[in-house]
Amino acid sequence: MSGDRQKPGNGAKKKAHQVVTSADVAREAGVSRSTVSRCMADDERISEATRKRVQETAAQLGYHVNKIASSMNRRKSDLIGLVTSGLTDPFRIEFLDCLISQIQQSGYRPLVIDVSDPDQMGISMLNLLQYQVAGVVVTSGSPSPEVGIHYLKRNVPVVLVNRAGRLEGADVINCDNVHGGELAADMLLKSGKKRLGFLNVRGGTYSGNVRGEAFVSRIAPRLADGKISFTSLVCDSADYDGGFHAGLKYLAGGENTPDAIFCAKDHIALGLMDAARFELGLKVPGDLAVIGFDDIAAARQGAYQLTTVRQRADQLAEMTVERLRRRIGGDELGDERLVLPVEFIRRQTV
Amino acid sequence: MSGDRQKPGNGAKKKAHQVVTSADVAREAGVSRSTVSRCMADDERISEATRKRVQETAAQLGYHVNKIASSMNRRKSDLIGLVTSGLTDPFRIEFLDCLISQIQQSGYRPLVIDVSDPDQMGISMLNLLQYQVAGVVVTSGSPSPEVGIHYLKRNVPVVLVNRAGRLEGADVINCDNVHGGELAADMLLKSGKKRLGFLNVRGGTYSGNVRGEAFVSRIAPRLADGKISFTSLVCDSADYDGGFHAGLKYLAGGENTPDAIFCAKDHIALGLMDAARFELGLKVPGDLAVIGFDDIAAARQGAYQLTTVRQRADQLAEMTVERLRRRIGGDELGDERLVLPVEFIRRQTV
DNA sequence: CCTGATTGTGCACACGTGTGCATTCAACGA
DNA sequence: TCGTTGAATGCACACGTGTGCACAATCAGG
Repeated sequence: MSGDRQKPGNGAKKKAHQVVTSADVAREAGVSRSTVSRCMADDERISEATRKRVQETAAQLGYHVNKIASSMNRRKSDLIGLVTSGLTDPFRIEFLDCLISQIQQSGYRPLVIDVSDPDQMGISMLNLLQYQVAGVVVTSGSPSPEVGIHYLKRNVPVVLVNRAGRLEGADVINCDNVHGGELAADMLLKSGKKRLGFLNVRGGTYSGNVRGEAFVSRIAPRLADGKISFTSLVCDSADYDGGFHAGLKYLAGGENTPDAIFCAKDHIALGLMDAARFELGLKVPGDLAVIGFDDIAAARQGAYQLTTVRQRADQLAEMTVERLRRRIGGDELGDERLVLPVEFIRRQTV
Repeated sequence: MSGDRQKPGNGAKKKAHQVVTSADVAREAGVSRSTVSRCMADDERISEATRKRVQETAAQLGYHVNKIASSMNRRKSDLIGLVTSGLTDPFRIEFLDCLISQIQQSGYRPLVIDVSDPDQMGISMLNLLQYQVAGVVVTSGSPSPEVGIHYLKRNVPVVLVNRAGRLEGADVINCDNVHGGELAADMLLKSGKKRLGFLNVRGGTYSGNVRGEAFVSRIAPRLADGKISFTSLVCDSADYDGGFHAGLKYLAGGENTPDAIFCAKDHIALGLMDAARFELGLKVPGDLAVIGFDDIAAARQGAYQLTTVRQRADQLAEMTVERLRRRIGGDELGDERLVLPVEFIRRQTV
């Protein structure tokens, strides 16, 4: 009997269909439970012979390490919390897709938390702490600063992606919204269009606002000339329908109808285009030039061929995971703001 | 000192920034650790007064139950494994979205496993078992029967969604693919189109094959008359691009070019439509009628207005979670095949 | 005051693992 | 032969929680 504190003699034969544990493997292989543990972790101090033997008996008995017990012992799990809000935004989906792959590839597991109510996100993040997560990625909403101290206290790293958030001790990764807005402005200025607009959701998002502001300040000199005009446009939701209805509203005709619109994100741009083309009979880019942001998959499709500013979801995920891993590994990094370069993609809508 | 096996006197004051545990709350509130545990679980046997007092001190100290330790004790976590393969298929995304919400709403947490390689899914599901998951939902690939016994042995329920799978002890939920195929056939027969086709990915998926077979057997009588013809069409990938390239290939013109195509899923249909309209200059539905399957969000968009067979992702998720909960709760249910009704949605493409 | 029932709380164990430290054993040089 | 060294493995503890059982306290009824 090699069990530590087990009463000898009764063994584990009481319950019929008990789960197989490391003690079972130890007994079967004729070693101690410690050795089994070390074999499963590929500890170098174990001799080649025993390791092989133990791993074989483990496989034969169908033993798998209980990650819960392991996590408890080490006071840290291999779970990484993913705070998001629904799978509706196309770019966020692409990002999550890349992120999940990379997390998994790094030996971690994604634990998804869906926060529909932004006010609720504080407690959601605290709930996450109950699972002893190794790290957290926030892709939606901005956590209140007070939850930061809980994470700091436990050395659980947090990465905010495309957020304004100023959580203490957390990394913040954004794509280069400023440069993206400028690139869009440059393109429209060159296109010869006169009545420019920027379309964003009512109230705005952090990313969208930055893009819009960069856009406006870039065209400001020409505005002063009076050669061109600018209008700030607003839609009710940051998605296809929002763009669609905004199109019906703003493009119905009249003196000041914009002839070029920069959209805060591709998804809005797609709805806008459809309203313009199919409901109002406008030609794109003849009557209306459109620029989006993100370069989601649909933007590449034949139906749209949207000119846009690309931020690469895979690179964003890569930065996120790399950052997370270093912090989990113990690197002491100060709070940093990281910026992912963007790229202008010229297609058919300008 | 109410700690069980702790050496008295040294307390927990050795480490500076230690995490707050139930023992801390107990000491602070002047009760035993058991009482704290019962208070957090809203045990009825605890008096109103102490419960309130304990919960207040817990909140004050920032105590949260350690779910890992809890899971270990109860030998079951509140995690539910989600086996999927990438976030690329629109309908699966909508389904996962609903599923995640519902899982969360039921007090569980989704743990996502991404299986890109179907052959790898067996070990992926065994890995999932390491986390003591309370249940598993499989939305991609079909698990090998041998993993079933591991799950049966542990009483961990499994639900296969829109899969062929015949895992012993698992529920299998499908939408009514047969009726959907028949509805599509009826519509096209009524439309007066003569050269029908069914477009699916090469090799086929389970759902797609069933839809196609139902479609074919429904039109069989009219085929015998010689009034109409049927062609089986194949694309290389089950997505937009696959449909797009299939459109270029099959609709280029000629004697037997189909004038009505039933697609195995909406996403394929969208690509097909774009190829037809924008690359080949065909009118939809004038020159080509298109029917899809799923009714994804994009099918409703102005650019497509796709006629399709709707399966409701929210209902599918509801059935899944309800089934899972009952099994977790201990209901002994036999293996069942459940079928979700579908609905024909008539829009502009027929 | 005594008995039995009811209510509220504490004790002690178990869950399955990782790991510091001690121990065993073989090899080896003196 | 003995002492030393290094490799391989076992022992015992800790992680933080839930819960069966025992026990104390209160109370009603006789």
